[in-house]
Amino acid sequence: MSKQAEFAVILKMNPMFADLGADELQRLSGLCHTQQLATGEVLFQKGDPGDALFGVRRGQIRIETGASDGSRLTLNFMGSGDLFGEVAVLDGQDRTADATAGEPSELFVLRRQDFLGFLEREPKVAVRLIELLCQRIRWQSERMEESVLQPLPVRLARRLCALAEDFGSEVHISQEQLGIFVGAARESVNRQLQTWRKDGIVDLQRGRIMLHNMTKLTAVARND
Amino acid sequence: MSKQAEFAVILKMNPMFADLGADELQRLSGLCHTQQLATGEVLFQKGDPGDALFGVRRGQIRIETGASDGSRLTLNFMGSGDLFGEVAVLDGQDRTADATAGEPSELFVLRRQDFLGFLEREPKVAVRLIELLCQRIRWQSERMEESVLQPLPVRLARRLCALAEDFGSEVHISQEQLGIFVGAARESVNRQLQTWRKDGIVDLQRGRIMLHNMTKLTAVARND
DNA sequence: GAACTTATGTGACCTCTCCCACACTCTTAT
DNA sequence: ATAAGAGTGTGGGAGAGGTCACATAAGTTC
Repeated sequence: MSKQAEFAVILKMNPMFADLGADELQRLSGLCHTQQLATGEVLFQKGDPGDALFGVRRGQIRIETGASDGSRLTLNFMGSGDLFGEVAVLDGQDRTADATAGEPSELFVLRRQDFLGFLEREPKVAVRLIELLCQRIRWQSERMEESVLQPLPVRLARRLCALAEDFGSEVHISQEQLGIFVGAARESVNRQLQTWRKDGIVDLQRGRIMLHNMTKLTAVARND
Repeated sequence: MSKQAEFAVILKMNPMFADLGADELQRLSGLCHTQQLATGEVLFQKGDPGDALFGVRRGQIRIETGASDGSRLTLNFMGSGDLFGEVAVLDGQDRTADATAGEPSELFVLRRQDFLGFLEREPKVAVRLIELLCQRIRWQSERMEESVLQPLPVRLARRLCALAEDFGSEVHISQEQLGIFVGAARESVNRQLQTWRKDGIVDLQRGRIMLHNMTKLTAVARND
């Protein structure tokens, strides 16, 4: 399968491009390039011009934002088949977050200029885009509420449930990263996980968390 | 001036519709209705279907979201001339937040069905919409970071500065509401305001906060 | 203006979480 | 094999901010 055809599949999997015809898809995916990243390598940083949209071919990209004192908040993990960078590429403004490779990664790159040209030729895509952006706003809105109003156990449980949806009952993440993810200290995360382990809700191994009792975990997440 | 012409002005003031021609604007504003709200009356609640976009003709609408335990987080105040509800009206999904009248208010209402019909006839508006949605995503992203990573004095200072931009140096808000606004207890807000009062940065009265030294306040907000 | 309601001011206490310190374990590099 | 470096487990102190309790003040209602 050619790179272009592979990118077309990724696009097709994304709701943003799901209703594109095969011919439209082919024309769009023909505009892409690819880029290699080593672990820890920076794809872009907050403030960089938003001149491209990315699709993950393989590897993992971390989207995160941080304060000057070094404390950071991980917004999302992007894995194989995920698309990101749509926001910046649409209005061309600066990136709102940083993106670094969590593993050796290969990305599809669709440059802003090429994408805008395509959009002008395909007005229907613009309409789908609007819906996608709305979804994102909703998602962010829920995230914000979650972070601000809820105590750590609830935030942690919700995050684990969300990760479970993407990766199954065995989540591959360090407690350090998980802490950054929910905006808490590593030690606090560990202590909470320990109490859950004693209750048989989770099991812990180096770099892995096994979720044994999703029922109880979702109960904590609901915070009734 | 007719109601429609008044609504047209509000639309024109909003970046979302700023580049519309006079004829387009007239056709769009002709689709609106009006609605009256008493103080405390609920316009919509989280979970209601998003079937309309609103413009404030007079009064004040509070956009807020809350947890089941009654703790609430005020997201925004909408005053005369402000537009809101764009997100829900675009994808028709449920409201992400509650909206209640903070004063006796009168609203312009543009129903989803009417708006979509207009959008289909005016593709250029859809493009502008995309940019507006991007801006909103950025704004939310900044809000989230602000809430999660910063200590209370910083959050409070930032909120007061933002309110000052809308309402001038005399902000009309109770400390209770302000606490909900920044996600803190009323008592904590009061204590912080007291220290600022001793420093001559603010002055306090029942239901009002006078901002005397915006320089120092913005310095706290920057958190250097 | 007297009773009542709402908003503000303040102290005491307590809990959560961060930060620091350090031990232990597993993996990788030399 | 040994060293170095991650990732993990735990204890303890400190501090921010929440909760509770109650006093005071400013509007409101009758």
